[in-house]
Amino acid sequence: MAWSLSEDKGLAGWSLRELAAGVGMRAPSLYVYFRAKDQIYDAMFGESYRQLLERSVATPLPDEPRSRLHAMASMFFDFAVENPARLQLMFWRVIPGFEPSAEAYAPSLQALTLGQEALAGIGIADQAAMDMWTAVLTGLVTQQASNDPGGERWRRLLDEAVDMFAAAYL
Amino acid sequence: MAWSLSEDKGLAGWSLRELAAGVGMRAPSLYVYFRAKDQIYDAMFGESYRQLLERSVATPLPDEPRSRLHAMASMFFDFAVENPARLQLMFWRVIPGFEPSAEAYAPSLQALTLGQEALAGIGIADQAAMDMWTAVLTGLVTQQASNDPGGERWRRLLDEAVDMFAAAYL
DNA sequence: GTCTATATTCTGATAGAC
DNA sequence: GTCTATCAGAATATAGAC
Repeated sequence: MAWSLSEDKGLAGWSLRELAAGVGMRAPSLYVYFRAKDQIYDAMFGESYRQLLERSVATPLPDEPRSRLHAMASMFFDFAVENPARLQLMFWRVIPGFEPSAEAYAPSLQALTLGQEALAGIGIADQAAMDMWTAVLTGLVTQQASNDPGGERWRRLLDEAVDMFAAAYL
Repeated sequence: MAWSLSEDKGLAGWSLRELAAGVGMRAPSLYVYFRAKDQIYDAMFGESYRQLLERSVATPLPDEPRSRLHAMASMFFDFAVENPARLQLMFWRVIPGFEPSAEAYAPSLQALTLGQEALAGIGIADQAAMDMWTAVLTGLVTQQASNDPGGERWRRLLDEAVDMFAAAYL
């Protein structure tokens, strides 16, 4: 429900009253489950990276290097663009003062490690190349979400971007 | 002053009272200059793109294609990363419900056009290539601002990224 | 566990004196 | 143009009945 509100009104655009109403409760009842609003963001943050992790392990990784890059890129792009509020929470720093707890942060490290291993398996192992990879994907995602939300303008460039990266780093 | 508050506390992290205090006033006095808070964001939005425009025209454009790309990339990256709050306002959609007015939007279109002309001058004229260019730059900027604020981790990859792009599109 | 009622504080915005 | 005073409502959060 917090997600559906965030999609409609932005990540910071809803109150505890609205959230409670959405689940058929009143605001004070939420405090049985969360000590404060930040803890709700924290739970959402953790859940987001657990979803990414889940999606990552569910995505078959081809052995052929270029194919693997395409598969990883598609998985990540579609996941990231799927939910703009989640994108803001995961990859931008949008909620003033919110810092994820160590517990919520853990799955994000796992997801990162998993991605790095997948790249290492096709010979992309140095930090710079990996950072370039994340930058290219993040750029396409950011442009898509910011300048053509719901569209395909940058989605269509994904394969081309992967080929460009592959030509330089594979 | 709105800028300095935004840098400290986030774009949405300050109130009219705080802003007024910062300029040695009380909150109601602001309404002489702005009809509402959104109009302050609007002014900031317009100012940001006017700054980018100003920076763009002040940056000499080499004729040699690859050099031109490097010059454009450095200018844009440094400008974008310089002020995280400005980055959020200009390139992400972070303030719930805020839409720039036509007047504030105008300089952003000018800046875009200027960049497109600079690319067209070295033979990069089709939409897809231009979109790829903005995506690559945006990605580096976003990663730098989000994951290594104040650092140089993605700034160091800028030349490499430009070369990668040049190899594919020049 | 959920509620009503409420505390407290903050918000953007307005009225009207000077 | 700037102020004091204030509105109306929002926010998060707590107390305590049931």
